Amino acid sequence: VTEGVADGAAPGVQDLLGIQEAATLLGVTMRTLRFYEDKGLIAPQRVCTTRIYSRREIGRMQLILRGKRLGFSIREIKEFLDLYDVDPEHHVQVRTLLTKVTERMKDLKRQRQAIEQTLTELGSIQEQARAWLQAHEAGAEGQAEKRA
Amino acid sequence: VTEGVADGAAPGVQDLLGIQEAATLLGVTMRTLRFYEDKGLIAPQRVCTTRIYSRREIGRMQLILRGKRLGFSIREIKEFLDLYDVDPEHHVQVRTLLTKVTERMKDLKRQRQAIEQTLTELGSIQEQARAWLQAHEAGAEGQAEKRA
DNA sequence: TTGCTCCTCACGTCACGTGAGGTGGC
DNA sequence: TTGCTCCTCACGTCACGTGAGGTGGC
Repeated sequence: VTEGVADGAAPGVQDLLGIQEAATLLGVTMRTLRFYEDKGLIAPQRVCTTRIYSRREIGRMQLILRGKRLGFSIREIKEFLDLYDVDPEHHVQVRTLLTKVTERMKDLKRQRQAIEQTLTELGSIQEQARAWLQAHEAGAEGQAEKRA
Repeated sequence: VTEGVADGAAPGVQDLLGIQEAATLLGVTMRTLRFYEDKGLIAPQRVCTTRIYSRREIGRMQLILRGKRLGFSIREIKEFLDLYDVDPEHHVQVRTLLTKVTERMKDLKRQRQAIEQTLTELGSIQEQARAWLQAHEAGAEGQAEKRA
């Protein structure tokens, strides 16, 4: 506590987290954090081989997870995050975001349409199966009644 | 034409198709046919190493493709097709089908719900991005006007 | 010999899960 | 020595796509 700064993973002081803590905080597994690092989305500092997650990494991770929830691939998310550094005014970034979001919405509307259609088809299969069972179980009951 | 029966891939005579023809007829690639065979869904006859597809295989493939369109995994489809041979009365098969179909419909309704939510979220992001751009482009235009 | 169809591996895709096997400091 | 956390490979998942490299019959 005397030196205070480079004192390792003192939680709360500098918000420096180990991989376990970061994973718990973010609601993901350690494997996920290592995977995103491998893909170049985050770059936590290292103390020897051990990863240290600062507030910057946690913030990026929250953005990444939001992107994932919205259905973007990690490649797309990486491209978007990379724009942040190259584009300090964020004009290009926001315009790109708008394009991607609009595309994604189109895609989702198409998916929704496909789901509606599949549900209709499944519904009729369901009814046919029920009718078939009714017919054949009625037959079986008839036979059971005869035997009784 | 004299012998007529085991005369190889004579199309139309016995509906015996080569892999290329079968693939074209079914609208899939040859790789797909080989893949389903590897997974035990179909078992075309062989003439030496060459695969021969009869009407039975084509019929099975059409069922398989229907199952796929409805969103079932090939494992599930295989389980269902295997019931056909073990269950000559098809009671178990139809009952299993009904269960699976109902499950799948629940799943799709959940997915549809998730899509609705994502669309809402994306919509608000879209609006925020548009507002941001309007504000910043108005600023840029203002500067352009000053310069002009 | 060239060209065509068919074949069998086997790696690549996507986002991780899941061991296996090893290390540093209490 | 045992137990804990962290590490790095690397295979497995799912349904194929896509070469690579080879074969038989016209």
